[in-house]
Amino acid sequence: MATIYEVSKLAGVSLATISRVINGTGKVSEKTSKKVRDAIRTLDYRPSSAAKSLASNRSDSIGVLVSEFHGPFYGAMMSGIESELRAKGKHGIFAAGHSDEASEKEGIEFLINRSCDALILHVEAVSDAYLIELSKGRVPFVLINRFIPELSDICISLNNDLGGYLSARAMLDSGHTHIAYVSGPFWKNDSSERLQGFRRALEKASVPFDADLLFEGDYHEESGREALLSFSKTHKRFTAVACANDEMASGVYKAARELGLSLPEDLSVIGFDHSIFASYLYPQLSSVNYPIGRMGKMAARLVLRNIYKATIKDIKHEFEPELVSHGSIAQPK
Amino acid sequence: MATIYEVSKLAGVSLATISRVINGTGKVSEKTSKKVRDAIRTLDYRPSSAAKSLASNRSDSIGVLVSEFHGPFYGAMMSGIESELRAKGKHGIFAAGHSDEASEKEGIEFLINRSCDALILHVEAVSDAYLIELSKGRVPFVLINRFIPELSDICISLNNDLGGYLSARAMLDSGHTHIAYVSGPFWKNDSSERLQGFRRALEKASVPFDADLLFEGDYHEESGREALLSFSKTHKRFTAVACANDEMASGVYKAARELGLSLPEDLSVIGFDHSIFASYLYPQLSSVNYPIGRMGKMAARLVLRNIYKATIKDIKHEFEPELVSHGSIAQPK
DNA sequence: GCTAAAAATGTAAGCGCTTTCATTCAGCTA
DNA sequence: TAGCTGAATGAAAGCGCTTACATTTTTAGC
Repeated sequence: MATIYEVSKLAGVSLATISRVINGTGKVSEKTSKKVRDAIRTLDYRPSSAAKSLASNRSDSIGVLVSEFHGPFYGAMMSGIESELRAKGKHGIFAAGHSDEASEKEGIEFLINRSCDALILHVEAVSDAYLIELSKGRVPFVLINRFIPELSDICISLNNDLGGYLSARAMLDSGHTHIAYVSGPFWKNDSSERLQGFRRALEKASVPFDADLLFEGDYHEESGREALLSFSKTHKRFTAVACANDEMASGVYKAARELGLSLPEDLSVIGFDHSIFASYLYPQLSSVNYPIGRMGKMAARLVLRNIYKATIKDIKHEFEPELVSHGSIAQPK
Repeated sequence: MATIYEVSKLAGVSLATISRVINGTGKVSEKTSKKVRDAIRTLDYRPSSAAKSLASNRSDSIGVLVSEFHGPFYGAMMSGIESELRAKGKHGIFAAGHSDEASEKEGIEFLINRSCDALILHVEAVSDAYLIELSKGRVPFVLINRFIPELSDICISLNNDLGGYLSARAMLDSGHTHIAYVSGPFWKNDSSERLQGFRRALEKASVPFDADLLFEGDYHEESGREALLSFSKTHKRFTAVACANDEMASGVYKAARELGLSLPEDLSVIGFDHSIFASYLYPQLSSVNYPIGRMGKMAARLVLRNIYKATIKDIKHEFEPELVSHGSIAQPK
């Protein structure tokens, strides 16, 4: 492997000049620059990133902690982050936190030890206090899908309240007044905010909220199924179910079929996230769009601006969800 | 940030000894070792990975090229790779190749420049010749989901032929003799192997194969839809459709509904991959299981063994798909 | 207690860059 | 022509580790 010394010798210039040409720092005459580029090409020279990191104290790597690698949600997020970073010659180091406190902390620790220049964190289990403490540390980071007032300028979040509101509105607009709600875990911020927005819409429409028609799921499919079965057992009237994510909505579909309900005639359903598979369901699931891909890109851009001083315009911290209508909502009978 | 010098001073031992304690190389008395560990804790010392890489000529990072970040398939693969690597203190640098030759090459180039110790490649568009040439280069790699005879010991592949065979068998066993096939792009190896296995099963059962009932899709949902519409236009009899992946099977579902066919009574369908969303479809999709998560783990282990000399038993190069039956196959009418 | 071998520890030379500061050089001005 | 200026380039000191080799200490055998 050729080193910078060999390039220096072949091009007949000093190390400093080679470095300047490669990194575009400082002034180099066109003539010299060409000699250097030629030498680099001749030797197929590739700078050692380790040496570069050591000398410059930057690794050009950004640690990214997601909850899971699989699933449409994180895939879109990672994809957005990667494309944005790579365009600027940086790269992501991805790790999974599994929505578990110990595991998330370990993931963060791992990434810090990898000497990342910055982190992009999608964490659910660690406390606000922990993150505030972390923000005082050596490694800067950005939070995605989370809002902490004290750290507002490093947060990229979704207006979940609005999302919950939209999902209720969609049902109300179709004439439903008996709407069950399948929530995510109450302890998760996004969950509780969505629920809150949902209730706000009902209140505003003077439609009562029935606590028996609220179920705390875990964002997985099976809990959606359990939710519907549980609602059904109450023998209360409900013509629609709003779910805090698409997977649980899929579970609702399953239970509905078990109960012999036909969709959407007997039951209208709405999801949340607008994941790719929402379209695989039949009838296609109406959902509240979560622009996670764009948010991932934005998180990356925030890092590029804050850490690498890239000139990035339009940084946006809060994103708005939108209703996406498909065939899963009908008028109530 | 504390450096190894400070640890050395505090513990009262030489640099070499610190290094030995940290890396478990060479012998260190328990007494000394404790002093060192205490000093490390006191100073919250974290070795600089850049310095370590520079000095040792290893980066502990493995480049991973996938086609896309999203989608259940790559998610499971990356997940398997990451967990395996992280357990050994290594990490993956993931990049997307988008199934496009230029983009795949650029991704490989990017990862090599990132000074990865090795690569795990899921590439579809680059030629065997290119990979054989690459294997002579400086950076070792492992291929996943691909088999090249000349590189057999660095390939982790699926027996796609068997998969195609199983999918045909499932239909034949249910009594179908008029089976349409939705293939992936013919130029992709996995595609053509699956098709070949499929035809082999038919031949063996003396069931004729009708070229009009073969459609070359692109592995995306919409092409599955197009396929069924196209079969339908031929007015040939077919009671079952086998698809080269689950997404196209989902497209077949959609088209079937457009055509007023009820599933699975009027049409039996089988997919391939057994992606997570196969269960979201209704009726749940029978599929041929692709153990991509396990294969990802195996690729990582192969790297750990070959590059880092980890002692890993049971390296397995070829995986076998299995039939997973759900409600999407019925007897022909 | 003496010696040889084994175990433990230390010394110091890199690894391949970046970056500060110094130096050179060409072009002008007076 | 001497002196000045700013642009272009070079010299060299790190950055924080690993590791081959040298040295010291311990252990064991007699």
